[in-house]
Amino acid sequence: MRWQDIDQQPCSLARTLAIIGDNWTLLVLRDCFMGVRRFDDFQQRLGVTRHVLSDRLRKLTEGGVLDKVAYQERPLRHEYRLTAMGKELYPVIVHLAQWGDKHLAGEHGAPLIRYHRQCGEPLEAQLQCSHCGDTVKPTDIRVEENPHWAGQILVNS
Amino acid sequence: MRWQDIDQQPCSLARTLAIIGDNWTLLVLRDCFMGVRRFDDFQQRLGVTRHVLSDRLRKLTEGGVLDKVAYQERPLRHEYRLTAMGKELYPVIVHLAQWGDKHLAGEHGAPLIRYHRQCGEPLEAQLQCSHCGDTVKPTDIRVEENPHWAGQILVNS
DNA sequence: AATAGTTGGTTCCTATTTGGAACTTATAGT
DNA sequence: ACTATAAGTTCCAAATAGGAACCAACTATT
Repeated sequence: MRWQDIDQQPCSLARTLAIIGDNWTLLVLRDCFMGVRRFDDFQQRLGVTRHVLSDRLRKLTEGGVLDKVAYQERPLRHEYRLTAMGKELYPVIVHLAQWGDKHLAGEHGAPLIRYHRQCGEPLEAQLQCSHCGDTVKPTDIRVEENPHWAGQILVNS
Repeated sequence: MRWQDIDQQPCSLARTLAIIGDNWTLLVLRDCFMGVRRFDDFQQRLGVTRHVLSDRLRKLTEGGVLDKVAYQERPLRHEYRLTAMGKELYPVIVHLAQWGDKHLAGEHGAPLIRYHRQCGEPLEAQLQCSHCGDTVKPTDIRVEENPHWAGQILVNS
């Protein structure tokens, strides 16, 4: 199977990764969340080649994560902004960065520190169930298959 | 800059993605969290070619996310298990899948439904600050630069 | 008026990686 | 002796990435 066909799978994770799972794409999103909007700014900050960046921005735009909007006419210039849907990916970025802070930081510590404004402390994010408000551990989650794909997804062990 | 050099950047997200940001790797982890442990099982479920899978499993093992342990001698056979460090990536998987459930599900709905055992409801995960216990929205987070890399990371806008 | 700079790409070529299939190694079962 | 199993490795072509130059449509400077 080719990577570009993974969005055909009955798996929400696979479909999500078809949009944002390419190399460089999550780093593009990191910069989006830091306020970067222009092609050349992405290119210089990331060091990615221009045609790869062009391709990733196009995929993100087609996927509804970014919006390409003109910020001037004559000459026509566009910039890329996170859509509401794109902003919902923030928890993914936070958890990925937090994992890196914890396990991969060098001698100088984490390059960026995120603080929770309300309590002022460095943010340690964890999962919370929005229904009951409790903290959720991996073992607190029970996975059930949608009957429509019965037997195709879960491992029977 | 080549993709394989991104772990040199002073960015926890970039360093994390150097281990798990490759195409296919997050899908390998998805299967790990579903209990898959053996080479051929990963290969058949993912449809990835064998040498790419071999490479990704090696990177994950070298990165400390998976542990390669012998489950039999004669012939020697290994399986791949999540380490404690690897299990901490679960929130990333949950948020990615939840985003796909919400925005990319087809007519039959989400393929897998995750329930919160404690309250019995379908899990809607959100960020929680482990210090104060409050729910965290993106705008509740203030980012500060580690003085060691002053001016190199944040956008001044 | 001519030249240089800015922005957001595209084009070209080479080098690396991927997809697909076959092959290997070590052993167990029939 | 033959077949199957498990976990890879090897081979080749096809696709993708890295690097650099180029382009279009302006604006600013000399």
